[in-house]
This record gives sequence, C-alpha cells and structure tokens, in this order.
Amino acid sequence: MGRHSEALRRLGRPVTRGREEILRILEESPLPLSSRDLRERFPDPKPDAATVYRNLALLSSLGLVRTVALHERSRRYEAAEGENHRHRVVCRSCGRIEAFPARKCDLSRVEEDIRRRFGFTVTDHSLEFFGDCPECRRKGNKG
Amino acid sequence: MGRHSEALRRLGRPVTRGREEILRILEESPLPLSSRDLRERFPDPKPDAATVYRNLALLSSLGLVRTVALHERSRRYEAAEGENHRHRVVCRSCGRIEAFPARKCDLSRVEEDIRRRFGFTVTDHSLEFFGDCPECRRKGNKG
DNA sequence: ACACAGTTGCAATAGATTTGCGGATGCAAT
DNA sequence: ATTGCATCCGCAAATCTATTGCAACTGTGT
Repeated sequence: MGRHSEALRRLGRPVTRGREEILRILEESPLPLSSRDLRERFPDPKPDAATVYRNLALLSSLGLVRTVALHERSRRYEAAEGENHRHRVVCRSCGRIEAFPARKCDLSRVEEDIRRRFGFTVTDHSLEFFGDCPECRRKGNKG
Repeated sequence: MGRHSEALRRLGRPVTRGREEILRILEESPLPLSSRDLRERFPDPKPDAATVYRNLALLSSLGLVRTVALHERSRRYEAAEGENHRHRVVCRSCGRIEAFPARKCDLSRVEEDIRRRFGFTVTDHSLEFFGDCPECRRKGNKG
C-alpha cells in the first residue's frame, strides 16, 4: 500500500487496481503519457480504455494527475507532484519530448498582472518550448 | 488583395478564397479559434470542414498560422504575427479565454539552458495560465 | 458475511481530423 | 482571353480520441 493508496483513501475514493497502476506508471515515467501509452504499460489484464479515461478524469479532478497539452491529437497526463511542476521541449519534426523540472519558475509577476487586468485567479500554468532536436537538425528534417 | 494574398503568393501557393478568409478571420479574432469556430465565421457559402483543416495545415506549415494547445478536445489556431506572440489565461470552470500580448517575454535564459542540456534549438514556446475567472469565482463553481 | 456506493468491461456514440477521388479553380505561359 | 497543369475543393467514408449507458462486480464500513 504505497502513498498512492493513501492519497486516494484520504480523499474518500475506493482504491482500485486501475488507479494504483495509473499513479505508479505516471510516476515512473519521465514523460507525460497519453491514455493509450498508459494502457499499454498496464500489466495484463489490461483495463478497458473507458476505465482509463474515467480514472484519469477522477485523478485529475482530485489533483493527483495533471493533463498536459502539447500540440498533438491526444492529451497527455503526468503525475502531479505537489507544487513542483515541469516544463517541456518538443521537437517539431520527430515529436521527441524532453521534460525538466521548473526550478525557480517565477511567473508571479505575470500572474499578478493577470489578476489586475482580467480578475482571473491563476492557479496553474503550463509552459512548453518547441524547436528541433539535435538528430533532426543533423538530418535536415524540415518538419 | 491584402497582405494575406501577398504572403501566400510569395510562398508560391495559389491564393484561394478559403485561405484569404482564414487569415482574415484569424487576424480579426482576439482569441484563438477552433476549426469549427472558423468555419462558422465564414461568409456563405461555407467551405467544407476538410478544406478548412487542409488549409489550416498548409498555412501552419508556412508559418502564417500557429496552433494553440489549450486543454480542450479540439485544437485552436491563431494568426502568427511575426515575432510577436501571445499568452493566455483560461478559466478552469467555464473555459473563458483571455489572451494578451507577451510583452518583454524573456525566456531566453531558459532557452539557452535547453540548448545546453538537450541540444534542442528552440524556435517557439507557448505559455498558458489556468485559473478561475471572476464570474465563476463569485458563483463558487468548483470545476 | 452484508449492504451500498462507487467501479469496471463492453458496446454504442459523439466529435475532431484525415484521406481518397473526381470535378473545379488559380496561375503562368501563350 | 485561352490553354495546360498543378493544386484545390466538396463529398463521403474512414480514423481516432474520448464519452456515456447499463448491468455485473468490487471496495469499504458495519
């Protein structure tokens, strides 16, 4: 019973295999995963896709999982690690993704501006960089 | 014959109604639009959805249009205005979006770090803020 | 072990993109 | 203005991702 179960129980939600596995898999992955990626990494028997989506929605609403929007067709998910978050670099031509912890990410001034100008209370942000990875640059891929 | 036609012609692509309209509509919109939004704003006769997608893909590969990835089911698009770009705030509960020009957006240090650590040449980035808009906060919506 | 609320698999849907194809259109050279 | 060719466009069908209804099943507290 890892801290995953703890967290779920604390939030008053039944602890099920699907939920524990999702949290474990996401936590072990250095990159955000799509629902499909996630299902593939499940040990057999694999859960139904609908179950994966439902659990991702739940975990996400509980704040245990965070969705990541890259410019892809499907959404990706990553384990939410408290206040810490990550930023990412995506290669425009091969799609390779690198993630790195957002150390000293200080956007508080911008968030303050936002509060003043729009009245929005900012609770989160996502920052992604796009460009070309070394391999693609060498091969001269143009996208 | 606006500068839209110019840009397309310069890039050696036929100037068609669909393309001119897409560029015009996106440029007039303060917010990024989905393919559907775009089609709805077309004066009749409205183009087929497939045409809109194909043109968006083309304009995007030519660098005239930029895709925006919010945490939604569909992608959004905005007019690419040279070096200038925008950041956005999205309300978690009603989806309302506000966009604002990224003045003095200096992420060059981060981009330099990325080049050193991963070898990626960063050409672009996107920064989105998520939170609650004043109305939803007042109504006490929780998501 | 029991009772209930909350889950899960499965099948059916919904919504967003993409693709194949034949007819129409933009554009450069007559 | 006409012609030729490359490139589009609309239409229908196909893909994919994500969501929903339903009946059977599991997690939890008693």
